[in-house]
Amino acid sequence: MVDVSLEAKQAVKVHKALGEPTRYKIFEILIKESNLCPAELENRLESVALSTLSHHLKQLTDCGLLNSQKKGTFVYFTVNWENAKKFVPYLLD
Amino acid sequence: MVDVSLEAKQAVKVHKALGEPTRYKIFEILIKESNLCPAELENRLESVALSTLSHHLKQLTDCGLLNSQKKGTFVYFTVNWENAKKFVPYLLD
DNA sequence: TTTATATTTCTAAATATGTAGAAATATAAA
DNA sequence: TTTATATTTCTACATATTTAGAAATATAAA
Repeated sequence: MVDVSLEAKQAVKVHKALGEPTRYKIFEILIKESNLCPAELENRLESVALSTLSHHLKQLTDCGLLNSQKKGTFVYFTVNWENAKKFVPYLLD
Repeated sequence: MVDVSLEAKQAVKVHKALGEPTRYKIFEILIKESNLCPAELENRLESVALSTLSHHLKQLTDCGLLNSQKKGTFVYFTVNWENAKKFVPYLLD
């Protein structure tokens, strides 16, 4: 395996996260309409189980593209605009 | 599976291509030193078989991040700067 | 034409990933 | 406390991906 710098490691994680159609779609939705919870995202996607959604949201959060905030039993996901600007500026036009 | 626009499809392909450490590294090398052939890239990476390299170069080319040009038995790979600027501007600083 | 070199394609195997149902956890409401 | 709701974690499985050796292809050199 090729060794990579710490910075490159995050970049690879970001690209891996967006290199999957469902996660890419989730991220697109959140760019247009930030601050959604998993159940709301479930409505905006077709046939994706909540457990699957949760798994994808974790990856998008772990790589730094999303932030999450808990309010009661709800968890609201928002775009990390700083990282979005850095890694996917073309999506913000 | 989530349906995506044609434009999004290319973006997903680009991210998938860069979401793998070896391909990311190959692309970084070519940004610094464009116009290399597989054998030269093999020297700059550690322990990657040429068949593997060829496979990765194909993906990077298919998604539009690289161009290739044949000269005799050699194939030279170069960065597609237009797409690089669009998708990974942070790598060009 | 024969030989050498560069690269790609084929093939198989190990590993990683996406997926969803069931169970678990957490908080709020009754 | 019991019940309901939101989300995550666990588990298993099907599919996709990475990998490299062997074979095939393509071009150049002898």
